[in-house]
Amino acid sequence: MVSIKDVARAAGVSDKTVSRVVNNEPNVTPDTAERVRAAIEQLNYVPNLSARMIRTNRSRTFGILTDYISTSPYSGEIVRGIYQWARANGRTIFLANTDGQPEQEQAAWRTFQEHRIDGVLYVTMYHRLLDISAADLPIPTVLVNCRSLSSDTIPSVVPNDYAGSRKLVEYVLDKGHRRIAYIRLNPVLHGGEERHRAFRDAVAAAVVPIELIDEMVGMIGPVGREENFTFDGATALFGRAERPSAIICGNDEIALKVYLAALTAGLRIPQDVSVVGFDDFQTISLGLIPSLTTVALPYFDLGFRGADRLERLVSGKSLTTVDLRIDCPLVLRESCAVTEATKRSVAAGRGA
Amino acid sequence: MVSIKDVARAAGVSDKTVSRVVNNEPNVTPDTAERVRAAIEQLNYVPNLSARMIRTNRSRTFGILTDYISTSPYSGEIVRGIYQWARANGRTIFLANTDGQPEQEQAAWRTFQEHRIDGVLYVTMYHRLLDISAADLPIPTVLVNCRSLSSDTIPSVVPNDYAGSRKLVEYVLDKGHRRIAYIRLNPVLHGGEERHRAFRDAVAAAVVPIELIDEMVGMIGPVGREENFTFDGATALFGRAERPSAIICGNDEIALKVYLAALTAGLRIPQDVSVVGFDDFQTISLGLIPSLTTVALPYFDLGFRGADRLERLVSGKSLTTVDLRIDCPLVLRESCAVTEATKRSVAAGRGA
DNA sequence: TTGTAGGCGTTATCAT
DNA sequence: ATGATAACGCCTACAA
Repeated sequence: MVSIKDVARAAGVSDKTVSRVVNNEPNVTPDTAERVRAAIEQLNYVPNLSARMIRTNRSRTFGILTDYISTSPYSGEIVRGIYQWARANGRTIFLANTDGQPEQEQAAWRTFQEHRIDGVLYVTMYHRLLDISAADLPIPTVLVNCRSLSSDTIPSVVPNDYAGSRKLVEYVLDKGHRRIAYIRLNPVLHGGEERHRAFRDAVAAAVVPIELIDEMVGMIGPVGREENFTFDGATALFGRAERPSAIICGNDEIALKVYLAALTAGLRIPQDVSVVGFDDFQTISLGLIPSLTTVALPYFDLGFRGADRLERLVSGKSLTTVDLRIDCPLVLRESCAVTEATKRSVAAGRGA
Repeated sequence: MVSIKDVARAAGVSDKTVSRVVNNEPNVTPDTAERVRAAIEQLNYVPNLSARMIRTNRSRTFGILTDYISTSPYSGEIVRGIYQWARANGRTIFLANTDGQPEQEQAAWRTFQEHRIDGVLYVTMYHRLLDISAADLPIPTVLVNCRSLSSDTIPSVVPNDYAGSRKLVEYVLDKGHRRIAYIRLNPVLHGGEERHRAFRDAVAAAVVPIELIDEMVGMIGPVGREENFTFDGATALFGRAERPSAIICGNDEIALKVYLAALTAGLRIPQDVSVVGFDDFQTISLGLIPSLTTVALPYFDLGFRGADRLERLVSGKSLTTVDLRIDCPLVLRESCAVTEATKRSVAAGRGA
């Protein structure tokens, strides 16, 4: 492999001069620089970052440590966000995956240390609370899509499930819905609990009278292998005399079950019943007909902002907040309609 | 950062002896080794792989070069497969993503060269034919989920869509279905075309008489932003006097649309119509009720086997075939039933 | 069995 | 503006 010395010889200069050109350092005649560049081109010289690193003691690399890749279908977007930041900022990415196994996590940290990685993005595939303390971390770390339960402060970036859910519920109320069912996510999921809490708060804060509120748990069990009662639950809901006019689902997978139950019961969406989801898993949210009104998880931003925070952390800059919450945008599509009652009152208002 | 010399000093030996212990080389007294290990432990010494690499000229790293992360929701499994192989074989993984942009791809190759990566796994998120020739590749490369169109031979690992589809169609025929509709994937997708060809071949090879075959394209347009006519197409199909008893879908997303159309038309799956998919996108295939009989894309194996081939390639071992096709297993679930006619004939046979 | 000298490709320091 | 020399952390080659 061609080294800086080969280039120096070819250009008739010292290796340090080549180094200067490669690193855009000052004090090189344009003429010399040109000769060096020609030699680099001709010999196809590519700098060896390992050698550079031994000298400078800086690797310009970040590591990504993931738990369960692709449990959640779109969480790969987090990685895309990290990489895009890294590319724009001249950093290279190492990847390690633990499959949720502690030994593998240990091995990954070790490998990262061996490569003298500057910082680590600890990425979980669903919004989680972690039992990690800063002392466990041999390398500066930012948590992405998860937060630390312990008292010490590991910086994190998480989606703002609460605010997103609140916006969604207010939107549904705004469409005139007063008979509402909420189908909860697995109670084990932190994001699901925040969404549910936002629902309750929004309903409690509503100025309009809510006629019916139904709450049920749609799924339960270990993440990824949960039992799902949504279909039967929704079917029962639809069989009632006073059925809800809108169903708010803990996530899009639950919304899919509700669609199936509604169609099976002969109901049309959104004319007979409105349905909204959460997550914006596009295979579902865009795959359904009508397309699903939902809230998007900001996966890409989680990664991008996480990398940005990590940079600040390793370069000793201050972080304004330890836990950064990223907005979850409301994605309005076709599955939530204005109620008949609202249409009539609007018509009456126009007539008056 | 603590180096081999610090350990040597602490243990009262030379740095070379420490090196021997770290690399499990022979000719060290158990006693000395023990002293060295104690010093390593005490100082928390971690070898510097960059330094090792300049000497040995081997990085023990692979790079993953992806095009569109998470366009396909489960293709992250490919990365998981690669990582699992890498971990088991003491290799570290670099990651780069191109977002499909040639400049970014160029930059990624460059970075990989700077890190003296041993080999690259070029991963595409759906089964594609690529216009790459071996001369374009500065580093030994294996293509994963894609193949090279050019005449020269870049090793690849791809799913065997054809064989998987053939198995699926034969399974459907075996259930007694004789009136069958096939809803094709976007013709741009290579995998879709192979699946369709397998359907035609299976039908042509069938010993039983096929009463009705309907073929339509379910989606068309640029990948990721295609127009989808499946719902209307399937609805039209269901309105016919002689409607198909089974619908074979180009993938699971199309199957979702068919479910929605069937339920809207008041048909039950699988009693009134059987539906099968392809891909096994679990958000859909397990999310649907009844769960979807489909064919699984072997994403994990694609990655795992791809890494294995790359190892053989960089270590100069021979590869038996240039293009390795991985089996797509049939996943039998609940959406495809035996036809009434078949049940009757079985009953008659039993009675006779 | 153990240690010494030297070099891998690069950059830092200091001289010219 | 340019170069000589040393050093980073490790391993190879060889000597003791």
